Amino acid sequence: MSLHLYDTGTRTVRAFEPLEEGRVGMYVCGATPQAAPHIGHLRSGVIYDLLLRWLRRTGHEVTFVRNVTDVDDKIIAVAAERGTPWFAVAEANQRVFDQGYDVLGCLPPTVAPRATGHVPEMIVLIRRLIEAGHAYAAGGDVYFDVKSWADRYGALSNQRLDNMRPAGDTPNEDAKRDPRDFALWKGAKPGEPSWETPWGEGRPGWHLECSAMATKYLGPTFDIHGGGVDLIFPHHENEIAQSQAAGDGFARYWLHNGLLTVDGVKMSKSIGNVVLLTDLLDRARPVEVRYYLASAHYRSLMDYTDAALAEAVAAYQRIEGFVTRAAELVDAGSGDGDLPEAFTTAMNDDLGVPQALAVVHETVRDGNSALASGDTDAVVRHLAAVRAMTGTLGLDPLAGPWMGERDEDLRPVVDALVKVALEQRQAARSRKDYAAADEIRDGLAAAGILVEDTPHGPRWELKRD
RNA sequence: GGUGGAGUGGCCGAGAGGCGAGGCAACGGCCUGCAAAGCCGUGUACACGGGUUCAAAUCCCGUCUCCACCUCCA
Repeated sequence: MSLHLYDTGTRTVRAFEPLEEGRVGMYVCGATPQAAPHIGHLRSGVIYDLLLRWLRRTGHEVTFVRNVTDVDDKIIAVAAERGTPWFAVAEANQRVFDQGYDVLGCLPPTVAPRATGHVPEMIVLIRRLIEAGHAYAAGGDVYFDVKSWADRYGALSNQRLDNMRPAGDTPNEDAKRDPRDFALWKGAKPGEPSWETPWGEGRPGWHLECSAMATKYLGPTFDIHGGGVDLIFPHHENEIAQSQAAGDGFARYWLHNGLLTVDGVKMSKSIGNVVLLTDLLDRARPVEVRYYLASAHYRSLMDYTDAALAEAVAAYQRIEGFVTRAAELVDAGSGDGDLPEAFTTAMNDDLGVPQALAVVHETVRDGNSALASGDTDAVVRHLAAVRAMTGTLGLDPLAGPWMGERDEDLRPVVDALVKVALEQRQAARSRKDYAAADEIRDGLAAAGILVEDTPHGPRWELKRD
């Protein structure tokens, strides 16, 4: 089976066929850096990273665009509150977003365009919309005329214009022709950042930047557009309206990830239930956090609890334990071997990472059995498969980003010291002086070194808290 | 009011007409001098009430509960 993806636009799982064979253009709504990212933002980051990696692994050349909406009402409000420039707020938070993505092993986007760097492109798009009769300037703002697009507006979110609440998005509601019209461009208010346009000084509306930037980097029609389910309306609906009313084809597949809740409720500052990456890193290593965030299907709602994270940690360590023991015994290989068919099938089925992880665990079990029975060939085979699969998911215990966590520098030194102690213990064991042998093991344990006996002799590893 | 989604064993979490995903925990066994790790085994799971069917967690009707969106959102 080839890759199939659930497309919100058609509300079906569709075979994924890129516009151009072997090439994929993918746009994902990234940060509005008004605050530090919470783990929901990072789940989103991991999800699209999994898709990116899978597309590349299956032979696609992917142009991955993840935008930064670096000016908006809240950024301006936060800046005013703190007495700092708006761009300082955006810049500082954006750095934390990038660090978060990086810590969790997310590959960098091909380009991370900023809204404020694309005002000329937005002006062009507004002009096209006005000329096409789908936008109008009023009261210093420029609005999209939803009634001029009534038969198609609402298609993505499956809503009819008549059923939409007539709520507004600007303080100048009186200027609009229809309360459901949304701002493409917001007229400047005193003290706010602004750019000059043919319609006066102002700044972008929320949705315009994504339309302008997606088509700039990916072309008028491109393959995938992703984001959280909470963006379906109004954000993505409005992006489609703007772009298609201007004559662009826009995104061909719409992907939406489920939200991550805490105690069953969406995170929000007003409820005070925001969980940050640092909270998770107190309890788990980055790779374990990544495993946790990847372990539920991307479209599922996921409810964070400390217990669920702890289970993910144990599950990951099971995989890591096999890989570590196996790599001590046989050549660890390159890590880019063939993938089991069941794994590929799972991934192709709308990115079935949970089933793919089930295949990983089944392979680990077989690998552990091979380790116990001393079937070295089978160990090599299973290790290669596990590394190929985990590598595809960005979770290979032996891959670059996670190796630093293993204190490799000190390892040879400790190894030499522990070896001396273990030789003494083996000597004690061979003369059946178990009291002495256990005393050595207890001593090492007190120093944080766990000893275990295997068919191939004793081995050790550092105790984790 | 409108539009989506969810309710699965002690817990997390897949699946979507028939053969019990996987993990965590627990219990029993094997291995071990003892342990650790691992392996094997152990569960009458699908919110509730009806219905369709040879067969329903999966389809249909109804009910309950929860969540999200309906112009701040990933």
